[in-house]
Amino acid sequence: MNMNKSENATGPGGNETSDISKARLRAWLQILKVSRKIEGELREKMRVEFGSTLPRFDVLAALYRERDGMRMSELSKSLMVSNGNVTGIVDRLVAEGLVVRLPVENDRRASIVRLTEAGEKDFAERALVHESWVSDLFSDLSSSDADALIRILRTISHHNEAPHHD
Amino acid sequence: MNMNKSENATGPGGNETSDISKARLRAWLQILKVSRKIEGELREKMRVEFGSTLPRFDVLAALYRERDGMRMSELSKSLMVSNGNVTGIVDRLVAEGLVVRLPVENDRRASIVRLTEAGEKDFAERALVHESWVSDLFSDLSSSDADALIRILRTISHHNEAPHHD
DNA sequence: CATAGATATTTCAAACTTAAAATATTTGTG
DNA sequence: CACAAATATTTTAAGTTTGAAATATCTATG
Repeated sequence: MNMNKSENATGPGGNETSDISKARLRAWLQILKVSRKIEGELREKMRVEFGSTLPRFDVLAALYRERDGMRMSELSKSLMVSNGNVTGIVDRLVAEGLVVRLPVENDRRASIVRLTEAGEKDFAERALVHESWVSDLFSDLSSSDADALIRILRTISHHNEAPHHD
Repeated sequence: MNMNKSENATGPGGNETSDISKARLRAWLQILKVSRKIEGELREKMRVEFGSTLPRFDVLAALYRERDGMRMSELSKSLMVSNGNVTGIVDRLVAEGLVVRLPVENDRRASIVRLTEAGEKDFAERALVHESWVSDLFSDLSSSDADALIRILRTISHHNEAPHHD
């Protein structure tokens, strides 16, 4: 818990919080508000237009970037969700014929998940429409504000980066 | 789907997307990344330190702002989640003794949810700790960047405000 | 006053999500 | 080689979330 003198000028014995702390809380609540609203809109569109869901789209997107496929654990790390979560979503994508599970040479514990041809084709089409949805939802965001937003958010996510083990 | 000439200078017949559209998509992905990461950290802390969850904290926070209590539908609108969702979370908070459901005069369909004394006390304590967690997670966020972030996010959420019915 | 439509909430089924336990397999160490 | 520790994944239980259907109640209109 950050208690620098410079950042916390609360009176002796008081338990108020500093101005900067409150500003950060407001910033967080605003991030939460926007991401909930946008996610809700996109979920609805995914459901109505594609008969699909955001989590499945996210998995397809990750696999589209890695055409040779990814391990379950790589997917889970890339999407920042639990292992067990990925298992269920991949199960459904397999049932839909959009991805396949392939065995890994020399490691029978692991498996590689890869887009099928249908999955690749479906995702390519959906990705364009998805981008247009996002652009419309963010149509008030100018180019310079987009850059500023990305820069600021990066400073936050870098701070909270998982520490690497060397 | 926004297809202004000025914003989309893709060649004839091409289905590429504009630069501004891509910038907005990147911005959205970055928002998503940060909010997932922060939410994960806060969920973990809530679980370990308070033996509770974020959705419950959110309900308590809304009720703490409205000491006279809120209807289920008001809670649901305020938190931007479905009615059925609120039912379940309030059920658990009732079981924990932190909130109560009260009947509404002249409307037997509705009910008011209110913090109990224990709920008020618990939330007041937790809110301070919660704010310090957020401040720490956002410790790289300067005051001016916090202001810029809030301003930019507000333009986005205002655009996507639910249109009112007059 | 009857009753059709509107409103408030709950119930339900399906999907998503997590954390922890269980399984299966591989790797490193004596 | 034996086998303990590490790794990859799945399973499980509990909670969250949605959208739609079901209930219960209220309101307005004839």
